[in-house]
Amino acid sequence: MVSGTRQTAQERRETVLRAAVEEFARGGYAGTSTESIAVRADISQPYLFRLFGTKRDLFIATMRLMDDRIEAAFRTAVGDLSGVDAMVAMGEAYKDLLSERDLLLVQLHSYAASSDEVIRAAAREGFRHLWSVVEQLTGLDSETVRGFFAQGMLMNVIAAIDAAALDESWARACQPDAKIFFTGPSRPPIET
Amino acid sequence: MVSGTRQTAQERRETVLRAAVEEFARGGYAGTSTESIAVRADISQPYLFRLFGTKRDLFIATMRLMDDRIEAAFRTAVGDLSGVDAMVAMGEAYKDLLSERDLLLVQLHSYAASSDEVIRAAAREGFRHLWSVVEQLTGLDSETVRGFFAQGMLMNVIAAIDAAALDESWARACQPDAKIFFTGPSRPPIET
DNA sequence: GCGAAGATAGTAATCAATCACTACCTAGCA
DNA sequence: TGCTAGGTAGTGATTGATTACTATCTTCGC
Repeated sequence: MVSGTRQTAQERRETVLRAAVEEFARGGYAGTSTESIAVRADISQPYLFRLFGTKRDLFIATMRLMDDRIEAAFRTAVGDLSGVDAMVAMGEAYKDLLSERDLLLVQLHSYAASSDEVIRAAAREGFRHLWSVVEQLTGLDSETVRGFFAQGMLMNVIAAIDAAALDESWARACQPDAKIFFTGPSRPPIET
Repeated sequence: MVSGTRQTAQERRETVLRAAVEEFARGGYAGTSTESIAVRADISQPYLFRLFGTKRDLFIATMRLMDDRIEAAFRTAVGDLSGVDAMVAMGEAYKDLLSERDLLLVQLHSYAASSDEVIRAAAREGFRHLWSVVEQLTGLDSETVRGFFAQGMLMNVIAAIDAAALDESWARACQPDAKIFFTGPSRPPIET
């Protein structure tokens, strides 16, 4: 390493986490080597272990970062809106995250890696937390919240198979525009 | 291997595929060893390669099996229904697939492994096909079909983190009962 | 009906590459 | 000088894949 690039351990951890998001987004938990993350973060692979202990701990830390960023995107988008307006705003925000594809992919991979019980516990916790955030920010009923999350999970899949790159009817129908995120069979009165 | 257990190559391929569904459902593409599949199928690991060529080809064959089974479940459930009734029936069918958790997990893992472009092509193809099946069987508009798939993707995640095993409000709200699968903001007239 | 010829089902042994992880050493800043 | 940021060197285990081989079934001329 070139002299003068020393960072504090905390700074370096953040650098590594940014690299981890990109790498894990591609390969998932099992399909990503710690080596590739270290290379991207421009440190030696053993130092990565000094900073995060195990690959699993690094993955979980990456999941936490992803959750935090999504929650922040939601809160920013909502502002002081509530109810349906808040949910529409969050839907827009999540749609915008498609441009930050890696976040959605990390989320998908966190579910995929949930046969590991420690990862599963973290994935459940993240889901529970985001659920409560959406519930609190919108104040809507649970079926509507569920519809919101369902659309979100579909977006994750869209990101994974990169349906946005296709020009086919089903792929176009999958891209949500505007308030599509707000669905639900027994939804509250919606005025148009 | 004990004498007398010889199968035809075709039979053996099916045996291996059944084993592959179980193993890939747990570990995903990168997280599953061909050895573990061979052990479960009760054959040597090299013979697995003789039968399927590469691990990737085996994975794609497993995806195809999963797609076929889901399509069959849909068609069986629909019978000669159509429209909303057909979609509700398919929602029930997909919900029932939760008891056959492996199928949903294989689907999730097929999306997760889509950074491999060959797998991605197969995943897109499977999605496209299922989409057209649902469109044809129900005759409903694309936004409603999308809502159906969104709920399906959520179910995949539910299966992955095993939310059904939890007794918490968000987890309960995630479990669909009955016609929840039929959603959509601009849905056709629904008579109750 | 039988025996050779060939096809088919299957294995044991092994390979190079890659993996997560460790033990130990060094350089730079206060 | 001492503490922390970092690197070097190396480990055992596992991976997907190949090679070279054995065992069993089937077919067909005689």
